[in-house]
Amino acid sequence: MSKNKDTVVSLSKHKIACKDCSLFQICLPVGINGEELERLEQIIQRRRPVKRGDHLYHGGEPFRSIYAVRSGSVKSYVPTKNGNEQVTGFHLPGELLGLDAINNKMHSCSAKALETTSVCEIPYDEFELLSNELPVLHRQLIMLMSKEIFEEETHTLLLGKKSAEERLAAYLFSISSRYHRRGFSASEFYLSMSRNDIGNYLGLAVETVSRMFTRFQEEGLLSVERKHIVIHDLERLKMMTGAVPGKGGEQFFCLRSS
Amino acid sequence: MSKNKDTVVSLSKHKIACKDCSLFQICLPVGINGEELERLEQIIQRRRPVKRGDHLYHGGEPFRSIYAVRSGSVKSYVPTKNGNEQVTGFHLPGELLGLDAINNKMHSCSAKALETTSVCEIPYDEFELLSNELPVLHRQLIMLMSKEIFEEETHTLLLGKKSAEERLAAYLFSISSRYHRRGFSASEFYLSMSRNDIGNYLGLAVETVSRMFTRFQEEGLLSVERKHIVIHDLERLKMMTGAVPGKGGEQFFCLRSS
DNA sequence: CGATGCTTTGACGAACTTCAACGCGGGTGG
DNA sequence: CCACCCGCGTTGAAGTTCGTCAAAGCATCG
Repeated sequence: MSKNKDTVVSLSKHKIACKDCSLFQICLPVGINGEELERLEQIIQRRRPVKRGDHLYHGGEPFRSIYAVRSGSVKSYVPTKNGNEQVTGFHLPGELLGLDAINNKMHSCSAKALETTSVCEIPYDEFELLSNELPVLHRQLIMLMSKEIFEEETHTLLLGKKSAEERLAAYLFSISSRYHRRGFSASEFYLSMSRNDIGNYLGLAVETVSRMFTRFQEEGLLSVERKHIVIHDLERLKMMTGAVPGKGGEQFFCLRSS
Repeated sequence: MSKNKDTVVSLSKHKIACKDCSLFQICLPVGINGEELERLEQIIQRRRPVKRGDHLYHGGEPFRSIYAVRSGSVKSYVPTKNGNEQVTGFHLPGELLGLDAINNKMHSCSAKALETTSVCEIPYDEFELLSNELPVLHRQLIMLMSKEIFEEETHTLLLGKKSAEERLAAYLFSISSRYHRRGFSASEFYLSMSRNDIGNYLGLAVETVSRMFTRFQEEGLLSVERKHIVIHDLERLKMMTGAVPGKGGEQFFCLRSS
């Protein structure tokens, strides 16, 4: 059992190399020279790890920095009137957060660490100043934001679809793809968020999520032991995702895997 | 009856002044001088109006331009495996589309005019070239993309909420706010999209949308005559939106109205 | 004028939520 | 070190909402 536990812990503590980080394209853009690189690296702050439950920022706070997850995971959410919260996204290693606040100059949601998490912080004012001299920085940020919009749109597709089965399948496939893209296992990972958070994010009751996990396991699709997930049939999982054309490109347009 | 029809037509044919257009901040950024402005205006193409049902672009096509709606309205959607489509968004006068394609260099969804619509087209390559000399252009685009991410996130909130009533209320309130922001009436407008499209976008059956409209009308919340909507109690509509904190700022953080 | 597509309405059934209870594991304090 | 407690996850039964099916009303267009 303790062996199993060790595995789980190591999976949850993914460290990410700079070259696999979303920020890499900003940190080390093609064509940047040594001196410029040095200046850019000076403004990026590598903050010490935050503990589970700590916040990176709260909704309503003034926007100062963009963050990139280096290891661990973060949940974005907004509080709702009745005292609950609505989860708007999860951020895995190599992913950015805070992009929705640039326009308002204020954070519209809160960001909370789901486990011990380390992040890079880019003070936006300094980034802007530097970008005046290095337009390539802006260009890279625009690319990353475009990808973000694309992925939000994909999530819209997910929620627009009706069945609970499709939603959970799409969710797991998304997590799997995102880990895979960063060089981690696509078939075995550790869900740092609670069933409650998953249900909230997918627009489903906790119990429904739980029942779906049970059913998926009964069908041999995957093994689940608390937060530890092993996907046995990734292809079938992708199929169950349903309406969304897959990554394989068998559809003549629209790759939507994330 | 024909008088009523005229009203409807005039509502659907909103013309938008450049200063109220989302693109205004790109077209006429603060601090740009006369010569620079002239160069920018040269690359922006004002295409002649497209007819109802015409496409601006199809999913899978190479990305060339960003578009801004000047008048009319546009629907974004992706085809699904079973031959249906999933609506991913509606674009009203003054709003941008195509931003999700910058990263992939390929359109991930199709865009179809819901009525006679005129758009501005900004060829992206030329925009990029010009931005090297005028960083303010990039900065403005980043702002607009940030807003887009924020709004997509808001839609996520909408779909995460369960009840059909809340969804349709939030949808109508969104449309109302967006018209209002552009200087049109917040309480009276014309829905250019079909009930089918609305249901698809909200993850509801057509019949459910129809029943909700009927119920809203019975409750005196609004009047609906086919596509023509008059909101009688905007405040109550906002309340029915439920979980999403309103624009009024009664909540200590998070303005989410769009 | 008929044809067609969009919208509305009703009846029914399925899927999901809600309510309630129980099991499990991790953390805390004795 | 153990027992207890509390949060989280699972399971079952009942209730509700919403989707599906079917049919009819109503605008638009040829």
